[in-house]
Amino acid sequence: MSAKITIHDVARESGVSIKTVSRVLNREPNVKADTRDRVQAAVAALNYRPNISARSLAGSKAYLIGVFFDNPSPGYVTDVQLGAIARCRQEGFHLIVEPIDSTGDVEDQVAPMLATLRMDGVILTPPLSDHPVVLAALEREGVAYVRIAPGGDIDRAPWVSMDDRLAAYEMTRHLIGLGHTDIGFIIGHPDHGASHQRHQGFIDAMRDAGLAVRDDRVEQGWFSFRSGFEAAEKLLGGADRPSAIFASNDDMALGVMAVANRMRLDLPAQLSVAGFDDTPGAKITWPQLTTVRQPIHAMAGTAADMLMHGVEREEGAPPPSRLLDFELVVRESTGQAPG
Amino acid sequence: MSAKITIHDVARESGVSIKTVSRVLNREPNVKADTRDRVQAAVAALNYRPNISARSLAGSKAYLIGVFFDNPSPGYVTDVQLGAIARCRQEGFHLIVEPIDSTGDVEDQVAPMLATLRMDGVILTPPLSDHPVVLAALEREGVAYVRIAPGGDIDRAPWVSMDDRLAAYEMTRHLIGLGHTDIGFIIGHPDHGASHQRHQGFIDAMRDAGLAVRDDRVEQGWFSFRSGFEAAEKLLGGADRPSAIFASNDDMALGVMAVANRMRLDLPAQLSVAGFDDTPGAKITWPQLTTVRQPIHAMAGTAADMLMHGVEREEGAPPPSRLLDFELVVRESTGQAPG
DNA sequence: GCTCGCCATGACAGCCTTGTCATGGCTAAG
DNA sequence: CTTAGCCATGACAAGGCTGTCATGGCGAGC
Repeated sequence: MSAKITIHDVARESGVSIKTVSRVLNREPNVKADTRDRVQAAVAALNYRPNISARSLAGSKAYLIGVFFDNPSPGYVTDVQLGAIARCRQEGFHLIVEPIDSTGDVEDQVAPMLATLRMDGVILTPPLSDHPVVLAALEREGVAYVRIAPGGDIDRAPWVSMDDRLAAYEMTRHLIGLGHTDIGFIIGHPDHGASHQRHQGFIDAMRDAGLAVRDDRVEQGWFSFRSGFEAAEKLLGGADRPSAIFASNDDMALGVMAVANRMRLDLPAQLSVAGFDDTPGAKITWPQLTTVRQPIHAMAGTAADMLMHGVEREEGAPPPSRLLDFELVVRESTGQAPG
Repeated sequence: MSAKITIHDVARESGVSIKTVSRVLNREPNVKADTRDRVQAAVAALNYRPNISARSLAGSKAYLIGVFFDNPSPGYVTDVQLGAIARCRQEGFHLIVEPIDSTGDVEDQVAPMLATLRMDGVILTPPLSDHPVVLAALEREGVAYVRIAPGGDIDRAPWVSMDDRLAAYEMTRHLIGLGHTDIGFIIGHPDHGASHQRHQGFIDAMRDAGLAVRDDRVEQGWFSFRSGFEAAEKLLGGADRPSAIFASNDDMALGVMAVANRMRLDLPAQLSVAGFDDTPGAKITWPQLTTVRQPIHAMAGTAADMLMHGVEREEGAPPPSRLLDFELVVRESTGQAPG
């Protein structure tokens, strides 16, 4: 509460000009070691914290990173936030969260906020990573951004992702390895770039194993529990049903399990179910879900890092981007194929 | 990208001084209607947006609201964010999210951020609503805050809550109304004020119905799926088991359902399960969970409102606070008692 | 008709920090 | 010994806005 202490106080205390204090604070060169120490001592003694508003008004950094999302999965969203914050804290940055409603007027939501609040960068989560209006607005305002798991137009801006195709490929191989030959697949939300890649991974693995991908074994979903539920009703409705179902995310897999439960199918004896994401929900079910652990935390942290340290892209070269590792998490919802 | 347009541009465009533009922007009095219109027209024409950093540096508002949380439930967290943002957007405020790790040094996490970033107010979610170090730091820095669902020390600061005791009371009555007389209860995390109130509501309802509350029918949980799972194992372990279990939140209720599933109990025919919160998970299960819908969205929105419009407390009077309505959501996980 | 007081408005000084440019001391080269 | 050039530092303006106080116009009261 006591009168805010400013850079002037520190300057006076350490007997230098405010500019020198500023240099020390910003790790600029050209400060004698001796002076630097004296200033740092004063900062510590006075418990001084630079004022963000003043910094961002005067300088080029705002110490603010934005996270845009329009994701129905709370687990995904908080994971991203936690991952980004962890990195931001270390550098004194803060996180601004901005839910965007893609069904509304996106321009109206994004443009004002970008103009009002200066941010050093924005982290885009799917499906916003591929939203043309959002990308355009960001570029128009000159705000740096990093896309998490973009679906296409990969060279447009820096991104962080994982190999969704490969992960789906390996999950499919896991099922095939358990003896499954008739596998159902539920595609994810078409606006998410990852949906396509996961689908492709499934197709590739089946093909490579010499197995047929029957059209009636593939259903379109929307990444929601309900869509998984409905897809499963179709998949499991006939007398002839697959021995395993691979859903493109956990929420849909949970929908599949709900249908299986209702049909009194024994999991995994009569039906194996696999998901994707390893959301908290994957463990909140019985049997626990076999799924793919996305490095969400790490992806968000990496994105924040890129933004804080300035995403420099060299002319002509593709933007600096990162592909992180995933992990197959085998739990109890998948088992040996019956028969 | 085009050169940032400032208040000076608007002033020039509308032929008034920047101070008058400022007056219009801030809805200050003493501006002729005619002038006001002219300024507003210029603002619209130039698509002017005031710069937040400059505003907060010069004035007393920061246009930033913080949300502190340390809540294991992602659904709860995002609900709070969404509720708060919805209100903030209308007034041009932004949301800063700050996860706090209560197991770490809280002072070290809170103090620097409060000193660096000026916020107009902070929304505290359980269990932070009752964290003494957080409250003290906020008060020391003179930052206004609103507590969501605090457990005690109710007159210390403004809060927004719902009547947890009454809700638990009504849920218990719902079960009793279905013929259940032997009901198990799982207490929530002891650090959350609501846990105690929900427990009390259960006790009161049982007592009022002339039913005994057996000690071995009450288990301590931690609001996590796992703790619900473990509590259920104890509750359902013996030959003599309750016909219904009321868990203090949905995650624990889901844990109960997992145990029931594993034991091949038929829900709700052999066991009724009730939760609390109406998180997304409540619908992501089969049968869907009977629960209490917390007005999380509204509570967060109300809290943001109080912060933006200044929580004025009159000397002597208790702080202005709000109790919002809840709703009993009866789904398929509760049914007639067997026998 | 004159003064008082209120209303609408403007001039100007901050708010706190960073960026730019100037300064003076010192080193190394000519 | 002189001077170019680098290093450490400081003075000052700028950044966009709000708060305070001053100003001029105008209607009301005497």
